[in-house]
Amino acid sequence: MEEGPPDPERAATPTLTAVARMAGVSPITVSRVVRRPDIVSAETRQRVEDAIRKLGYVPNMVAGSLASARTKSVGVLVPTIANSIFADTVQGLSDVLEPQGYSVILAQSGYDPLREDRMLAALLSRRPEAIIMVGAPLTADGAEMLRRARIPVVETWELPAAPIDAAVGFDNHDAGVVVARHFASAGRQRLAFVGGDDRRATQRWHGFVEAARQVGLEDPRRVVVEWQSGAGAGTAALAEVPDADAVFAANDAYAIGLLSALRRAGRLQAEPGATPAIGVVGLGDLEMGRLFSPTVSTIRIDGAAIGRAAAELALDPAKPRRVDLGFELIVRESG
Amino acid sequence: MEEGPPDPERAATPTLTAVARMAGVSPITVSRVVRRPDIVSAETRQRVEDAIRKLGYVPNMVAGSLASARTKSVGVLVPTIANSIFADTVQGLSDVLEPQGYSVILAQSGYDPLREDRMLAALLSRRPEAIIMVGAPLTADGAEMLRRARIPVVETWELPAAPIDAAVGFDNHDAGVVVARHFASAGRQRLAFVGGDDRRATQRWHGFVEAARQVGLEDPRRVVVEWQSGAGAGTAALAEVPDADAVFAANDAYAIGLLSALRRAGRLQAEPGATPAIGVVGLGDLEMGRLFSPTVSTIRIDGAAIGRAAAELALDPAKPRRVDLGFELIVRESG
DNA sequence: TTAGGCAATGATAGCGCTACCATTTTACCA
DNA sequence: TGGTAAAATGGTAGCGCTATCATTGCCTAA
Repeated sequence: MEEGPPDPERAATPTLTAVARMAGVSPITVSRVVRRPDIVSAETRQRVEDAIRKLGYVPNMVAGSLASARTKSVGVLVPTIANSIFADTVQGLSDVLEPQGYSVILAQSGYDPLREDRMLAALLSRRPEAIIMVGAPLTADGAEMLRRARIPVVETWELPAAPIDAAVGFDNHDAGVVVARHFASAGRQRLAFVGGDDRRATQRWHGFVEAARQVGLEDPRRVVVEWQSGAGAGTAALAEVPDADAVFAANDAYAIGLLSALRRAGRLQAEPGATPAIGVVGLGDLEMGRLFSPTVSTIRIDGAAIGRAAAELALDPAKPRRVDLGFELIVRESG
Repeated sequence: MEEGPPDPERAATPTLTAVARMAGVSPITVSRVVRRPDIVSAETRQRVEDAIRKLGYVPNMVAGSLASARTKSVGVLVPTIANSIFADTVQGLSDVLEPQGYSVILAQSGYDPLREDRMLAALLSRRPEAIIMVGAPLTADGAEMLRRARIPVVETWELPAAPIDAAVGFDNHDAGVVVARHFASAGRQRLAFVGGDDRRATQRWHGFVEAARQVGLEDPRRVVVEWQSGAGAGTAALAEVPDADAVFAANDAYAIGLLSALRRAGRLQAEPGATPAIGVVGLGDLEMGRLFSPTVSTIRIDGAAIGRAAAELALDPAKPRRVDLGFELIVRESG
């Protein structure tokens, strides 16, 4: 038995025109059934919907976007999504965007300025209706690309003095100040800072140093760790600050790694409730931090709320362009 | 002084044609400079690149995709990205896709079949060149949509008997078997299982029960927890299995939550090295698990490797369609 | 009756690019 | 020197949709 030629109506991905033909209406009517069903008569709508189902028609949004100049997509750029607090932010913004029919185009920069620019260009070439990114662009070129795109741009996790368009976050410098003062008021003498060397970590570091000086403490020591390293970096950092009595870790993973190393080295008090020999404060308020022993003191940041707020600013240019979501020092057992 | 009309060449987003005009070449030549610079003479290329830079031209990939029927994008569907092992998988696949010029369109299903179908339809309407998802589709409709799309589809984190196209993962049933046998060989008597009720968790549960029966143990108890709940669920689960002497937690976060609750309840041995009163094994091998005290025994899964392999199968239909990346039982202090 | 209004549908003309085939120019060799 | 191939460039058509402006019929009001 010979195979007949494949029925083109079934083999190829069906188009809106194919649906129109089958339903006996014009293409534009099919388009209306998909996008504005309320303006089509019930009878026609039914016929079209049957045809759509029979053909398994899936609208081609690429064509639709070109014709309407609306892509219903938002570009999202984060340094990294794995093992990170930024995952919460992506979750939060997705939760706002998806119900409104927007898709998220995700890109990662790995804290690399060149890669960031490449990713920004790649995102913009897809004509998203807005860009949400962690931090401000790392290069002037990147900033210029964003300005030229003439779409809402939301920078998050920091509050630049002159954002391209909008910003949602908190004052990283202040976070450093608050932790240093906390350590000082607890009578700590020799402070240290463990974190990456990206801009946000550096802002925290500056606040930390300045506040330490202001209260008359000697300058803290700074340990720079690779962003790819997780909690292990906290562990390794211990060797670099042998005589510190208080450490601000730029995220909770580092804090936990550090505390774990301290425990193994026998440098944590055994009795709960006692002041630990070395105070450690993290940032991010990971759930793990509450379960760890000692429970981890931290600067609490609501990453999901940052994401949700960013999505709202991205979709509505009338919203305030600068939202400070703040942070909170949560003192637990670790100091 | 009167404002002149805005120069249209500068105000609107420049098109390829505008670049061509400025460089004195045909539009197609500009297109070549962008996509295949090697086939354009050095001189012409220079002129065109200058024009591109001067105008700040960013190619419109929406139009390009429509014309070429290639979107250079991949749809990625995960249950959730926050606080989860799937973030590693997304990272892994991005690491393979981005250098090849592919964008990731990310969607989350929240383990909800209807939402999954909606997200699948939304993804497919953007005509991605492949779909990578965690697990097999939850509904027959979803599976049918994917089949009709005639693009590579990679299911991950499980190995369905009949994948739509390809699958990368491990045998979840087997993982349950291995943990149950491990508990049995350690002399445990009353087993329990803590996890979600999604398909992968249920497969682990089935393997766990079957292996327990096979070695003559009484049927394990199953505690179902909400997927949104993090480690806290592990803590809460303790109350539900008061008499168990071994617990398989479907992920490391639950395991850590459980261990934390056990410690607070004073039900963990004080002396390190001793066999704990209750054995706990997690899944995922979170870095935290190695830092926790006791260190957490776990079924080690390489989420990033799953992502990388999935991306490779998605881009190359010639690659084997079924990749078992396996898992490894790592026995640490927790049992 | 007749104008006016609205609901429902359609025809036409692109959106900004690339596939596909010319066409022109240059290079090279017998 | 002509002939052929390869390199460089261009013209035309169309991807699958939607914006915009008709057009058609029918209902209502004075």
